[in-house]
Amino acid sequence: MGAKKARPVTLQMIADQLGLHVSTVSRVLHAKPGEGLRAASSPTVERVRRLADELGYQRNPHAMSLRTQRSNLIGVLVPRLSDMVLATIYEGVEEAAAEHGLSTFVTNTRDVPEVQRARTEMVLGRRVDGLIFGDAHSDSVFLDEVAARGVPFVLVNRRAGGHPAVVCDDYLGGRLVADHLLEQGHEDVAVVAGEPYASTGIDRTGGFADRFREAGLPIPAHRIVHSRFDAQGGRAGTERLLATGPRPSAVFVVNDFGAIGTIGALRDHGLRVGADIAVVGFNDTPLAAELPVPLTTVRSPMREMGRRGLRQLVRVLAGEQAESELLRPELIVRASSDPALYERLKAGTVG
Amino acid sequence: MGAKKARPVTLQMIADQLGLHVSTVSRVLHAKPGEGLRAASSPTVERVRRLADELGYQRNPHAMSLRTQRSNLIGVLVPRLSDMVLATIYEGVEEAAAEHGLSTFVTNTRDVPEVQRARTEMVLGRRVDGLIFGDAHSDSVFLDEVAARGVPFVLVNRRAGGHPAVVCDDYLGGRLVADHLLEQGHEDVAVVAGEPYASTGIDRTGGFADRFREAGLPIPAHRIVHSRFDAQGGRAGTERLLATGPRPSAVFVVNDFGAIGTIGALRDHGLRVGADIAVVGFNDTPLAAELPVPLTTVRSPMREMGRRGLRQLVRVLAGEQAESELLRPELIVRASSDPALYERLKAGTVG
DNA sequence: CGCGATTGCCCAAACGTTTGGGCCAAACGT
DNA sequence: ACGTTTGGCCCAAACGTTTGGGCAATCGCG
Repeated sequence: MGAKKARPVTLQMIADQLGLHVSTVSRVLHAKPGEGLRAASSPTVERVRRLADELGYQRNPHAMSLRTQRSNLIGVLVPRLSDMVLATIYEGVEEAAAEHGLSTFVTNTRDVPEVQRARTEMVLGRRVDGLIFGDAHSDSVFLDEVAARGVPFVLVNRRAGGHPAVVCDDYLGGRLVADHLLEQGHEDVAVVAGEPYASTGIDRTGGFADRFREAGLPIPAHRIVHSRFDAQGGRAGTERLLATGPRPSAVFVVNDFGAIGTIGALRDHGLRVGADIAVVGFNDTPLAAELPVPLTTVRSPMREMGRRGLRQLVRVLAGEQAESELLRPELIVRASSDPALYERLKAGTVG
Repeated sequence: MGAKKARPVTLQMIADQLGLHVSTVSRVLHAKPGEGLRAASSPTVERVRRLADELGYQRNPHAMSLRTQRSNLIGVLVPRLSDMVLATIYEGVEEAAAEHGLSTFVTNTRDVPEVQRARTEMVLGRRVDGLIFGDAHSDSVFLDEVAARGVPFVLVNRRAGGHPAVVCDDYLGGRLVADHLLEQGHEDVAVVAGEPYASTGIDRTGGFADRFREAGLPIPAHRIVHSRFDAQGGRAGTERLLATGPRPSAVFVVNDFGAIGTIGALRDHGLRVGADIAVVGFNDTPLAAELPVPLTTVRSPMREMGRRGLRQLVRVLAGEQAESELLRPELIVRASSDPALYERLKAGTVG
């Protein structure tokens, strides 16, 4: 037992068994519709095809890549896959890649510039055909370098330095949140703005702040704090917010996981989310709706972002121009920022 | 501007420039310590090294894999990376892989058998050296087949059919939860047990149920429901639980994300977690501590599981025997199941 | 000084594909 | 009957490495 690893079947084996030349077999099996017409007679084609899948032939990707200088591999860099947002985006990328016959190579950079560089080199070393960055920093020097080297890539999730990017319209998302809070009569609000180098946080905060300014309620600088994009970050940011003077009546946390940290911090301060203070998140991760006090948030098309990012990369690889895309966000109002919903929630069942 | 993609530098180029033979250059750059001693004189070695990194030489992995029949690639299959648990495990795998000079190739199978098969084939088609399955089903027919083909692999997260696996001691984890709830005086408990084919859910539930049985309080079948491992699944399972007769005094949800869904469902039924009903999760994801009512859960060493899984695979690839490992879980008691903590929480700050 | 060992390097084949070109026979046109 | 096309296939070179072997010069040693 324990079948010893049989050597995989090659074109050569098929050719030998059929008394054909390897090149003929190659053309029969892999030539694109238009060009392989005169490769072989149709009975031959049939014989080759039959034997190939009888033997379970699988093209050797290394030989092929070596010969064609194309790997059909694309590299994906993300801050961390344990961030559900990026993981979901990646799922979209992978899905679309599979549809295009491409494989993906994903790696975590932890948003650390040296790691980004190192992982990029390693992925390039693997001879990927192109890259998708989900971890762009708004200071785009690194990306500029990569672009200068002629490496094809597109950005998803975050934009930077005018490079082709598929992102959510974060600025609009921020405005939507502001619209909503203004409607609810909030005048003293705060923002947990995420990492200062991420366009997501920057744009969401920007849209939000602009809208409040337009309403004659500019947000003072100390009401905006930066933080990591996870629960711990949200907690830390919120603690800093609460440490400075009177507490705001609402806080906009630029992503859902951060918002959960915020909720934890507020709880520790004896504040009831939805009653004493409003909280709004971003992304509408599956958790948002399930929290004890459901979280108002902005739905962003994460998986779709990944899909479209890949599609743009495919265009670039085909020599076309990539186009940046701005995907529509949607505000989802829940009890964490809506007194009426909150009352209904507390009254008993909601539905 | 727009540097045209310069052809990557090859051994040949280096050799030519130095008037050496390509094989000499190869040995100088890549021979392992012991064997390359007589490859070249030390001045030559120096010249080669210098020129190589001056030119930024990078070994072409396709040529190398083609020649050596080894790709230094390993395939990782997970149900879904948007499940933070698997994503974290994968981070461990990737980390350890990098330390071993390996690259990883991860793909989502959504726990669908046909997809598992298809993705496995595709990954094998990419000529990976070995596999890590994070999505094993306890009916292990597929894995048996893979093993019979002589493909090296190890399991992480879930075990199945005696194949080498690195998992958390889920059975013990379940017992720990039971210990705790028994201590709190709970006599009528329920379990949201996850997918019926996952050893994680099965073992956690098994340990839990065994302990209650030993305490003379066997858990009736209708108190155990299966569900998906995410928030929606937890919610759905809990709804089914609440639909049948009197409600339990505590519910053990075999993973944290499920527990969040449970919390949502309980909320909709007007039940206060920690006061009206106890809830316990599993995994201690970073969210657990931040919930409005912090969640009691079992900490499992996810990242470490990934690291060790990879290490075992490396052993297998080196021709050694892999050993299954059982990692220690740790119960983390929080307010969701501890009245004393709950009171302190409600009283104000907790620290 | 002669002989075996060592040093420093080169040679060539192989890994499995792809692809431009060529060759022969049959079919076709006039 | 004789050139021309076309169908069906083969040839061979390349892609960039790795690796077992070989060969000449130098060295150590008695």
